[in-house]
Amino acid sequence: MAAPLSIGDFSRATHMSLKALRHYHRLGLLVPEVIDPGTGYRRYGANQIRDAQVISRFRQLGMPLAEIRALLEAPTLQGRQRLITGHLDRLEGTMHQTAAAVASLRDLLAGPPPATAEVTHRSQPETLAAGISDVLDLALASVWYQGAIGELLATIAAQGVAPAGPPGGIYDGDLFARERGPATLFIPVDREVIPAGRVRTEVVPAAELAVIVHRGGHDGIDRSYGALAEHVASRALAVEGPTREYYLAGRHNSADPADWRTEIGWPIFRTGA
Amino acid sequence: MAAPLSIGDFSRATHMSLKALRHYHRLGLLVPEVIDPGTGYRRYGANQIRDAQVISRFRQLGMPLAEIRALLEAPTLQGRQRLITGHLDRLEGTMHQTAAAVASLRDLLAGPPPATAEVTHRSQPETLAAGISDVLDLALASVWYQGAIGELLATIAAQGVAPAGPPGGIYDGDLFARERGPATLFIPVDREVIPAGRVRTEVVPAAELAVIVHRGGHDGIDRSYGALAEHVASRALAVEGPTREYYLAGRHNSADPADWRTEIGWPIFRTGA
DNA sequence: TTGCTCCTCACGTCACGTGAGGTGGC
DNA sequence: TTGCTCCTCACGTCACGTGAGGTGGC
Repeated sequence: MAAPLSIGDFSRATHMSLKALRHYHRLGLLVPEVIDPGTGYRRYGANQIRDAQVISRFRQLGMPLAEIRALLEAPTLQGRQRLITGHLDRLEGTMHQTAAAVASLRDLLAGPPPATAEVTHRSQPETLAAGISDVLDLALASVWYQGAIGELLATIAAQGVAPAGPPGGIYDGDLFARERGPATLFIPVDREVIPAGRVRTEVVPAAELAVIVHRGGHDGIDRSYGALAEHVASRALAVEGPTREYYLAGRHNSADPADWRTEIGWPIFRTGA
Repeated sequence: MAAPLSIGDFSRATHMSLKALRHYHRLGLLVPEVIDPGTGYRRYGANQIRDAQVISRFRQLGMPLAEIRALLEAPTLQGRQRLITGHLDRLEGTMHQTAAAVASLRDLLAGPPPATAEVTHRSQPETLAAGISDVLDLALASVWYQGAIGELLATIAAQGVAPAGPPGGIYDGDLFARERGPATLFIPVDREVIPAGRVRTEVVPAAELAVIVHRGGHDGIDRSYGALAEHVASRALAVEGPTREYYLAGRHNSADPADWRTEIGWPIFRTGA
């Protein structure tokens, strides 16, 4: 049985555009069964309709073509299942993110900004801590945080070391400016920890900070960053240095983001007073 | 009060990347309060943080920059509200679409394809009908269908004309090949209708059709198209002509897509038998 | 023979990211 | 003075869409 479908017929059969079909051919993703050597006319086999449908579905779900190719070429059912569930998980993530952005948008449009009055200044002394340091992508910061806080808590508990204060994070400017940069998550401790896994003893340097308390989940945290930056900028207090966060209450205390409280610290120049 | 924030500080305050900030400046979407004429250094005002946050939020929600600009420039609260709710509605649409694609994907991966045995051949006689014809974008087909079927039913009812059969649609190949093309939705009637709104009397031409019945909503209808095309192609029956659909049961009968039944007709060459 | 289908470039779109190469500011 | 910040091109990315200009097939 010859390959009987012209590109037009194949388009009607699969509801894919001609441009898309030629594009997939160029990429080698969906190669026509026969290509007329004289005219270049494409002929698709009826059995290629299934592949086309798989491609359509995953494109509708935003899967990149490179990944779809890997999916079609995966030799085992397990491999395919892994790629698919991986993508569906990420999809779930973006849907959560969208829902969070909608909620956060509602806040931004409805409510007044966090009052500048809430900003305080304080001298943060040098602190001994158990910490994990990494260079990470901003988009993965939340995932990284969850893994790191878990490892930190488990590691110091295993060494019989009690936390001497709430956990904190140190975030380099590059993390925001270039969406990738150094970050440290730490838990203050009374004595040095034995290096284990990613955990090391760190000395968190002293700092003069302008501090605001952010209440709720971290989806809207940039509003508090904005309010804090506005406070610092309008008083011309800014100095160089990474921003900090102290997790007074977080996922490790409560499952409900409404209960969370995060201190954000912005490095400032402090006059004697 | 001068504009005190360097682009780096503004990035830290808003969690936007330098590249994005420069891009928004180039587009005139977020113009720094002061630009040093000598060095080109950008200086942002603390009061620009709010605008930046609005831009962030809507970008997270996939709103195009052109629309965000319109939003920021909209003079009235009403105008802004309209743009926002418009976008949120579209967002809801894409989330439904994603959910549908996930469900449809599950079907495609789990179940066998619609049995080819279900395909029948029939001669469709010429039919008098009330119809609406348009050139439309494939992406808007579902919306167009709902509006057109409503107008058709209301118009013939107003003229005291009863439907003489289930509604149908005629879909040009361009609608799939180029994602835009002519389409006609019609309801068979016993006598001519008086032109009103978009409704005209149409004569639906006779056709020889290969027919498959698609059960369920229209998100997975391309699978039935594929099965039908495969049947036709493997028997070398195809002839030119638009495809058709007959809505034996649809949204006008039941709110539950599981109840819907759609006949898909593919034009074929029919031997005497 | 006449449309119609199909072909291949080449370029555009969208929202930035990625360097290269250079300069101002503390 | 030395990094660091910031600057401007120019080009890349992703998944196609948009013509232009031309040719094969019924």
